[in-house]
Amino acid sequence: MINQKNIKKKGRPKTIDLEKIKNVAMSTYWSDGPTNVSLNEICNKAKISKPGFYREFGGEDGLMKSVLLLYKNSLIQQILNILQLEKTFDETLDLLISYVIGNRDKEHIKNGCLLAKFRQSRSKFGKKTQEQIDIILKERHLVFELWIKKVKSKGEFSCSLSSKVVANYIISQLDYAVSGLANGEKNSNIKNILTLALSVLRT
Amino acid sequence: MINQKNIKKKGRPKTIDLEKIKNVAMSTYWSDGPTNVSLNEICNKAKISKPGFYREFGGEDGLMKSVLLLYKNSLIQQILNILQLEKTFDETLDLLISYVIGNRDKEHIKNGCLLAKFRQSRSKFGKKTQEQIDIILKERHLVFELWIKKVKSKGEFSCSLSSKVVANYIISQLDYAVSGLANGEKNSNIKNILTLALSVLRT
DNA sequence: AGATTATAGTACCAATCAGTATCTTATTAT
DNA sequence: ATAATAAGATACTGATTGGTACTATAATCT
Repeated sequence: MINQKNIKKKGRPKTIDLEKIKNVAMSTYWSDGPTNVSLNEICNKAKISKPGFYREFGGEDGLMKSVLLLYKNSLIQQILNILQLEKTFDETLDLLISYVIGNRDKEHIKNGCLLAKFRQSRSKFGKKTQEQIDIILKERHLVFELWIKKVKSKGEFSCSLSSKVVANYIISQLDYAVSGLANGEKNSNIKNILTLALSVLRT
Repeated sequence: MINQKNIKKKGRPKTIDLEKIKNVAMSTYWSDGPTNVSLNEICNKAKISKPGFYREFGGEDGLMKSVLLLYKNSLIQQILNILQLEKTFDETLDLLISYVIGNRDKEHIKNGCLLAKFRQSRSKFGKKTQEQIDIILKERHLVFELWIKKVKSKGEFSCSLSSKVVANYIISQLDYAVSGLANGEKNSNIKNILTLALSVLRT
């Protein structure tokens, strides 16, 4: 049962470009907000027919779940990768700050975090979308928590607070910095706030 | 030219209840998000006709500006009043924390800050609404900044950072706490984060 | 009483929405 | 060749949107 793509299947061959649809949907949800985008708009932009869309995704819920997975694998993973570089605790904090403040393209900066936008309107979405939001949030928290535990065991960081709380604190501050930039706050202001907030964790 | 209400005016007397419309609009924008509410919905809930609404408010832009003013006078003012109590710096921080974490009714907690919601979608609104968002943000910042300057001059707080930056920091942390609660984060988590973040300012 | 004025509200408009019935087209199976 | 299968795409449905023409109503003014 090898999942071969050239296997001969009955019926008219598929020409629909799923990746294109997901990319169009992601960028539109990102710039306009997930609650402010219609399926008609996405279908028009992606140049597909609505019945085709419904065949592939079932509806908005399926599309949003797919978009969240795409966002996690392409964007959120970049933050998580910083934690795997085996730098010291303080160096890692610096890397996180500079990634959030300046290392992303302007479009991303002014759009903020797509996951945060989904989270803010969580109750408005379908079941699969809500579940996917929760899964990604949990995953992100877990990776941060494991990283904190590791730097604690290495002796690079000691704190009376639990790793859970510290992970939550760092994620919150990074999230806030991203949304502050998206709200038009000056780069330097956000950098000051983020640096000050994370300074309580440094030795 | 006394602004007498019983002055006899020509034409059919007004029966429309402007306060009711503003209150209906505010609570609906608050719970559903300002970009997810239609004028039809507001008119139906407030039991007024659409032509009547357009006569009074001109359109969505005018209504939103009125709602923002109402929100500022009824809710944002409560936070600002805490700064006028002439308590010490540390006591005032404690009061701010407990106001945000626990002293508001459950509906408000789960809805977050209406001003923050407007701010997040600022570019989607009309000119008057955008201007009003900016005015309220500026006012809020100014009140915090003046308070910081006062406690600095009293010698209750000293810090190498400018009053502007400190004011911005405190507002940001309070904003984040409110939105964290609205996102369903546990009360105790948010209290930990906020307390930790503000601890850098304490002596 | 009749003219004037201003508000209330019905009922409409074109545009857009989510979702689908239906028909066409392109391929494989027999 | 013909049947079976599956995808593409037009074109529709009923509901809702922002916005308004128009009419009915209730008051004052002359």
